[in-house]
This record gives sequence, C-alpha cells and structure tokens, in this order.
Amino acid sequence: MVSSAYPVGVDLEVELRTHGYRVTTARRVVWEVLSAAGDHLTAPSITSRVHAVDPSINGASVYRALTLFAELGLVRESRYEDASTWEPFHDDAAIHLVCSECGQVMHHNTELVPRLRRAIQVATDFAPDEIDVRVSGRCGHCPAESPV
Amino acid sequence: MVSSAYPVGVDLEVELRTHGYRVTTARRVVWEVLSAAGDHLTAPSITSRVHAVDPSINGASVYRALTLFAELGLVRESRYEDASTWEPFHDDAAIHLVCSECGQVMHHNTELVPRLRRAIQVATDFAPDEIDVRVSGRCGHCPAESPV
DNA sequence: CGGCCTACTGCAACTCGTTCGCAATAGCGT
DNA sequence: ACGCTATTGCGAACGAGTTGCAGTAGGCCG
Repeated sequence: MVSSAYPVGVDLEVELRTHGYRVTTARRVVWEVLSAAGDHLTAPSITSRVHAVDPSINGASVYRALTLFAELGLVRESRYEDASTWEPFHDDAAIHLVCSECGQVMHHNTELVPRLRRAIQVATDFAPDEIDVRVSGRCGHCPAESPV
Repeated sequence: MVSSAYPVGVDLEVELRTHGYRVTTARRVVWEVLSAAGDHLTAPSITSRVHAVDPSINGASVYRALTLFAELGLVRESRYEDASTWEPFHDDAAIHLVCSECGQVMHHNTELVPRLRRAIQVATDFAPDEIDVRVSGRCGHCPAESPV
C-alpha cells in the first residue's frame, strides 16, 4: 500500500551502467513507477502512470524499458487474466493471491514453495527453475458473494 | 502422448444437451482436438488442428466453443508465455511443469497443493479458490545446457 | 418424415495490446 | 563542447481475440 514498500534494493543507474546501457529519462520514469507501485501492474497501466509523470514518453519506449529490465532480472513478467503484468523481482517463495472481486494482488511467503521444489526434484526427472504459484479467491476486504 | 490419455470422463453431447445447448460439428471437433491432445494447447494451435479435420470451421467458432466449454467447466484456460492455453479440466492438485527447452507441459500431482491451500487459509484472510502452480525448468528429455 | 424456429455458424470488419522500422534526439566518453 | 551511437518518438503493422449480421443447420413438433 505504501510507496516503495518493496525490498527492491536495486540502484537502477548502477545496474544499467554496469551492463553498458544508458540511463535515460524513459527508463528512469518507468522504474520509478514500478517501484512506487511495488505491486503487479499491467503494461497499459504502467504506460498511463508514466504519462502522468512525463507525457512525452512514448508507449513503445515503456515496453522497451520493461523488456530490458526483465532481461537484467530487475522485474518479472507474468500473465494474469488477459494482460501481462510486471513487478519488481522477488524470489520464488512469494506466491500470488489474486482477488477475483477487486483484482488486488497480494503476496504471501510460505515455506511450502521450496518444499515443493524439492518434492519435484525427488519425484520427477524435471529440473525446476522458477516456480510461480497463483491463487485466485477472495481477499479479506471483499464481501462473500451471496449463494446462487 | 497417447490420444485420449486424459481421464476426461465427460460426454460432451450429454453435457451440452443438459444445459440446453446444441451439439454442433464445430463444438464436436473442438472437443475432439482438446481431448485427443490432453495437453495444453494454444487457441491458434487448436484452430489449426480443427482446420486439419474440417477446414470449413471458422476460427471465431473455435473461440466461441472454447469459451462455452470454459463456462460449462469442461476446460480450463490459463496463460503461458504470450498466449492463452486450454486443456481439459483437471483438479487443482495437478501442477504444471513447463520445459523451457522443448515447451512440453507435464502434469504432476502432489499432496503439497491441498496443503498449500490449508496453509493460506490458516495464515491469511484470503479465501482461496483455484490454485495454479506453474514450474518452469528442464524436462528429463532435454539435454542440460552447457555453462556459459 | 418433413417443416419450422432459432441457436449457431461463417464472414469480415474491428479492437486493442504489443512490436517494428526509421529518422531524429540525447547520453556520455573524450 | 563535440561527436558517435544507443535510444527514443512516431506511425504503421501485426496478431490474438471479439462482435454484428445474415445465412445455415440442429432438433423439437406435428
């Protein structure tokens, strides 16, 4: 809820320069929007927030910045419903609770995720890389729907 | 691998008639494709397989059939990468192992999923509905990539 | 078995998120 | 400050998915 509540701990400028990329206004603004939100944002909503800050930044550049950040491992893209969402990178153990009423996405850390990883390694010949857990349901702030 | 390896156990005609829908060629063919594959299929690939059987079936009808099946709870839609995929419905306990080499999607059942559900109920005020677990990694048939 | 009603389909145009090519612009090393 | 070139803005293009409409074909009824 609070801005920058995210344990980002990443200095964008350093990150970019280290990899030989330029620090530009577009990239800086997109990064600000992302880390201020902390949460999942769809690309279109990122674009409009970016425009609120600086309308001269083109939508295509927002996509390009997001793609670059993803390559650098600074953000993660995932698909919810009919749009892709982006959020600052956080580790696997955080699972996503998506409220089907209000659309809010919450995070929850559980020891069961690393355990799941181990279970897969033991039970199958599949070598797990990323684990993405997404739970749909109803959050505490949304009223239970009346029975049909 | 084998056709209809899926424990579908659903008679499309009955299901449709019960709900007052007509049994049409388009719906039958889409259903055949889905249950023959058993696996995750993207809408475009479903469309092309449908066309292989009957080229006169329009793409729009494929989408309409899929949407209807989803409403009836016969298939489930989920988003992988940049396209939505559809598969015959199976219960939550099955998680998805997506090989990033060959793209193959496997299922794996684990007791940890119901446990995860309980853990969420206990630890949060979120009321979980569906749980979707997706693991990316490398399947047993794909060679390990050489170190960079 | 045949005919009618209307759910469903095929078609084509449309929306909308995302990408691309290219000329202009602005980082940043010197 | 200067110049090289990575990056941007723009507009056009793309592709998945949707929609309105007129024609077609399920399937109920007589």
